[in-house]
Amino acid sequence: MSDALPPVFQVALPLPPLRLFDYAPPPGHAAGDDDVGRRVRVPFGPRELVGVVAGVGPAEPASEGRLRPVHALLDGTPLLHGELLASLQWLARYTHAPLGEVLATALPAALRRGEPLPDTHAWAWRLTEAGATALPGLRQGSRPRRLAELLSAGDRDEDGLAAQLDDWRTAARALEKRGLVERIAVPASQLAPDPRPGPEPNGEQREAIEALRAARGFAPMLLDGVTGSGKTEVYLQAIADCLARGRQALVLVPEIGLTPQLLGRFRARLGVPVHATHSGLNDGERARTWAAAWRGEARVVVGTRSAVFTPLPEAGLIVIDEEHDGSYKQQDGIRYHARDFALVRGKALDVPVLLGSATPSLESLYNAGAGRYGYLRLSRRAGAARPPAVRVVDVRKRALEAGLSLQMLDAIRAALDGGGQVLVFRNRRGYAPVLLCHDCGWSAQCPRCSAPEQGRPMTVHAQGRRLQCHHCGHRRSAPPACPDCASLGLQPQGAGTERIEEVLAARFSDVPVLRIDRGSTQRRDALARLLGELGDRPGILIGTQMLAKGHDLPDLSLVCVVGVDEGLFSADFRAHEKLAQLLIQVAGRAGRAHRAGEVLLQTHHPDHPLLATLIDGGYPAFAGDEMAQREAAGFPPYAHMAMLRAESQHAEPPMAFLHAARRLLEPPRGAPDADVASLSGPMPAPMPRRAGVYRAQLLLLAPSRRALHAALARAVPAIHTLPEARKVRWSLDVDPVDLY
DNA sequence: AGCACGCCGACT
DNA sequence: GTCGGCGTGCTC
Repeated sequence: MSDALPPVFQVALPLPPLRLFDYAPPPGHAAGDDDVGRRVRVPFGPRELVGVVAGVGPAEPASEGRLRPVHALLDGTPLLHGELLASLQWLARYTHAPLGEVLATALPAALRRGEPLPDTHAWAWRLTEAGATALPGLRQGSRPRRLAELLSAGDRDEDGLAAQLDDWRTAARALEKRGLVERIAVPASQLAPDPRPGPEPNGEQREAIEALRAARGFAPMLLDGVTGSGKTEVYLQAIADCLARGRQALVLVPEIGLTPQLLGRFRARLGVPVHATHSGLNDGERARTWAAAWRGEARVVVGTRSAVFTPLPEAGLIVIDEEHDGSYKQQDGIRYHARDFALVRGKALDVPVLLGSATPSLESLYNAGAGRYGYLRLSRRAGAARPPAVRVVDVRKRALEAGLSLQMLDAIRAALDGGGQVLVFRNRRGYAPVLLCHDCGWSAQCPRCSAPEQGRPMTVHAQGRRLQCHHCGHRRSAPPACPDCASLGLQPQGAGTERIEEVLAARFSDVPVLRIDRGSTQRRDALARLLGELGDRPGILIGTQMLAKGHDLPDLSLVCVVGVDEGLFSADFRAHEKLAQLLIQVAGRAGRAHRAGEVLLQTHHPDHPLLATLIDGGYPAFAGDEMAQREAAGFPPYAHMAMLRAESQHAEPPMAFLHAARRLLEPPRGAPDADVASLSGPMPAPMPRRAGVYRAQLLLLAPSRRALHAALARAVPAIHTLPEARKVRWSLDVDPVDLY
């Protein structure tokens, strides 16, 4: 190494090639190890990109003579370092994706574009000397007086003020004008925690809290708690303990679970600013939260999937609420699983990871059973709440009105007359799932999507006036007559939430009937507003998945579940798990507070083992059965999967590419059979054409993670360079959740 | 991924 | 005669 050339930057760029690009440091700068993790702006062909220095060392022979200097170093100190950088490098290896793309996925958009790490001080308000003097002169009980009184006890940050005094800002402005208060910038971490005590935990909650308190270092814990058993209380206690030890807490919640209600509860209880990150934030706000966590100022961060990339220099705890939820898996780009990555980070950070759910994933139950996770159970509903009574309604050969049996309609009447609220759950948006010609059998199908046999039916919307494909979004107006036989006998078949709303509104005109789905609640707060208007009066809510969790509905006394039969016979090996979780979650909405709840499950298959097991033994019984079936079939969690997908405007290239990829993935001769990835396919995707694009897939199944990654590590670089790869868009999904 | 370079059809 | 289609190939 004596005649070694000066070291260069090995830069990770957000590009498909699985390698780093060498650059010379800027003039006058000697590359050193402390440059690793700094962002750089680099020339790349005719354009400029932002990358991250992933290493410093000798240039690759391939880059000799092509070395260009970076245009700018963007960070004074490394933006990515320590645990987060190491974990992201692990993620790049695990997903077999380029490090640069992983880093780009992990960074907030503003930082990815090269903008500087934003300032993050919080704003607080202080009573001036003049204010202290003038306080007694302010009118008793007025907002300015109450604000001044709050501030006389000490400076208050704006979050805290918002929690304690409505419309405090108007009062603050008025006092500021008179010089009685002033706005000051303070680092968020200097604001003293001011926690409020919560309700007294019950025995099981106390055990869980104590177990977490006793945990040292990395400790994954599955908190298996039935709906209404008070998991959030355990989270809050664990977070409060973490804050008291001077550490940061990260809380992941499903996309649908991050409600103002939840944040309000966290803020009120923890007494520190709670930073929320979700898709509703703009780039600047996201970058500020990230920066505040990076500086250790943000002590509690609550966020959806991508919050798992939050830097945690003083980490003390990671919580994953509803750990089974599908929204933790990213379905495009870098296909990471936030729950799994949170566990990797928890291990690297050496902190407890609390996984909570009323319906844990089979993966987590398996890990708990194998002793890899601690297991905490909350089996009792908190307070006076009782578990709902579940009844199956056999609708075979029964008359249905918009898909609802008379028995169900009677039960709705009875519940309303008893002063309760009713939730009708139907996992189908729109007016009707099919538009059918009664005379010739023609049905409206999406011209751009297809199923194995034929086209995909288009969903009827707007009382039958519009057609929409729920797979690709294609819309058209409904034809006035059958295009095949010109008959006027076109009939919407079946019922979606729109049609159920129509029928129930006509039948129960004495109470409000609200439809809650993506069509009716475009805005984030629309749901809260609708529920607020309903209050505690009798009424009917009709909804899709959106209603399965989130807002508390204390006056709900009846939950009607309609049309789950599709999920009983799906080809996807996870369909039963998803259906069982959904049913339990929906049923859990009943009887949460004042009222005893009842759940009616309407089906054409009252004897299906899934329903019987679920009703008799609850989710644990279902999970036991399902686990045995997975083991017998050699499916996850007893095996490990990866899915290679390809798509193209033309029919042939995806299959051609996957055949070539299969040859590269096939085990080398002489490999022991027991530890080899087996291949299934290539085959057309379950929906072979979507939005006009042809799709195919190749599944890898291996008995061990090691075998799976050995096959991928060997083949993926070669797959990148296949000539067939240029004719398709392809992606690799390690641990796929959906097999479509 | 972009973006250029490079060879074949319908337009002023 | 040119503008432009997207196949192919490269970027330190």
